[in-house]
Amino acid sequence: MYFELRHLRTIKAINDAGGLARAADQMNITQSALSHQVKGLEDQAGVELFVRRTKPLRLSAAGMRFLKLAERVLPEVEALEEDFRNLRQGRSGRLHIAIECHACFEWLFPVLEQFRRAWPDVDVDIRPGLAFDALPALQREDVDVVVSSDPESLDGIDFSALFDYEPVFVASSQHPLAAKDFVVADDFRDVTLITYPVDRSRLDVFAELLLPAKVEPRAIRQVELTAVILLLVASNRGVAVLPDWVLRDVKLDSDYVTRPLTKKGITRRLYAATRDKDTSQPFMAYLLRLARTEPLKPRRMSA
Amino acid sequence: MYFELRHLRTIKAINDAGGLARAADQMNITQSALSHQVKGLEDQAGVELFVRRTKPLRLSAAGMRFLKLAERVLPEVEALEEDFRNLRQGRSGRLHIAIECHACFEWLFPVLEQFRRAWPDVDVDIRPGLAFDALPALQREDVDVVVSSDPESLDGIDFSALFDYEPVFVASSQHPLAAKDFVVADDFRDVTLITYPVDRSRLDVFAELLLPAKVEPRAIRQVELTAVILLLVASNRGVAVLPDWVLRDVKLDSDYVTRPLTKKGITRRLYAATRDKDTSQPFMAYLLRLARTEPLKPRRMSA
DNA sequence: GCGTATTGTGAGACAATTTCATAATATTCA
DNA sequence: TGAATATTATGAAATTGTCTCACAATACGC
Repeated sequence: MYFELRHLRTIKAINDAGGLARAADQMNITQSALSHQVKGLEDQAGVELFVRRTKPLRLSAAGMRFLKLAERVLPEVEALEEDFRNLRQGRSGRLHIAIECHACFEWLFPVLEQFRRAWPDVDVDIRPGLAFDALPALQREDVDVVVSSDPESLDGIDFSALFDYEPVFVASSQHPLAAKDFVVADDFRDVTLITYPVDRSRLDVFAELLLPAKVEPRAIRQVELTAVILLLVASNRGVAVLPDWVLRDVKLDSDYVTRPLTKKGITRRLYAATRDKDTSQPFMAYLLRLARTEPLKPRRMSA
Repeated sequence: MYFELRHLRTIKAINDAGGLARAADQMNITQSALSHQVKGLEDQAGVELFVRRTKPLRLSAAGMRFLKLAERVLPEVEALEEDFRNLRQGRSGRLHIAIECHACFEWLFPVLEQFRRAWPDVDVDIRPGLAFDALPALQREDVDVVVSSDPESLDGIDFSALFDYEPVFVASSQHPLAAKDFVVADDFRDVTLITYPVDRSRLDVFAELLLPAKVEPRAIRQVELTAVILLLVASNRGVAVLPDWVLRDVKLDSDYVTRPLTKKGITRRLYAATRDKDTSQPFMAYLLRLARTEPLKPRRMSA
């Protein structure tokens, strides 16, 4: 006993058309072929699917059960076919994003919200927890975009520049270092540094400033949420280094100051890594364009 | 684009086995065959279902959607296959019953209750509303059993005798006719007759007594429920003619009497009509045996 | 890198499905 | 009822699709 969708389609067609001959017409197939097929199916099932005392033939009780299955299953199959059609035309797809830079949530959410409106059929998601092996995951097709500030030359992977940003020092206006025009590595020896709970190598302060200068802060406190970091900084419980874009929209109404790192300031560039075969996909191109421009626009103040 | 269950089975097998070669083994098929099939499927879908940068190959995002469909659909298909297996072995089936005799609900319900316990996989139902064309419906396989007291010689239809019963006259003990030892047609001229709301030809009183004698009762009142008929009779609002089995278990504690129709009484025989190909099916035979014996057993008094 | 495991490909064998022609059977209408 | 019509069934041949075999190509592990 070995059914195929063909059989479900046949049963449904015969029922809908009200007869084998008419169904054959609708399916662009010979009446003979359908007759053979039905016979084969009934042999397989070992059950009479049709009442043949009558013409045109009608479904038997067992045939009705078959029909029920067909009516449940076929629409689902057609939905997938539609899905694939959309996929081929670039209207639908998967956009699972891994972000290596922890603060990126801040600008990514609004971007994705806008993206969703333009591409409702694309399956958008942010995959947490693989900040580490994000690029291998991209190659394995576990994710589709990786946001990172460390481009590598990898086979089949494109890195598209998104925008530049400046990691800036943030402290309470009461903090001693607030008096300086800029801060340098040595300034961190006596501070409590608040960071995201990720490896040092992936924090701009360490990668760009403290590790090269071999400076260790007095204390480090790890905090998950950007808003909480800012709260702690404002109440002078420590200092932080955050991308400038994080601070743009809350700067005015809070009691902290920002200062460049080193006299000239440090500039970093953010990239989106994608598989090269996906890079030019319409919705992917749309996302990259959005991510290049949207985070730089002035945002409405948060309440 | 034209999927088959074969494709769903393949995708699932490859995913489960974790590779094309292992999947081929499990499916008792060559690895080559599977490779060809997957290629064909991907051509059809126009979408890459697998990531081929890696070995063994793994499902792509699109392939995952395919897998999801497979995991929803395949169990349903297997359930139907199981269903058909049971059907072939006579363990499951459909038992939709049409009853021409309205009062038969009374003994049929307990019978079906007992039947269900013995054949839990059989789809039991009573189909109301086709009391008229019950036998054609039986031939059309719209129903599977017809309970009737009028056997006809029909091609492909068996009539199995169930049991004999006696339509008896029922009246309040206060009713004038309660004084007689038996009632005859003429006695009905001055009574209010309570009947089920069906055509006269299908009521025993009329078919067997009043129509032949061309007697018309003074009034007729149609009531659906047997219990209500008995209530009305007991309160002397009319008289009725009901099968004797209806009265067996309530006779003692109610204020009405039963009398034979004519001096000798009238005897009728109840039949179950089935399609001959079904008659010897195990569960059908069981039902017929039950229906022959069960209604005649003394019943526990209803509260 | 080299051996091993895994997947891909082409040609031919094999199996299944379809068609064609026609028979069988039910239904309709005179 | 019987002829005309509509519908389904059947067998053989043609067609199409699937599988196997043998071997090439490619990724993985040590």
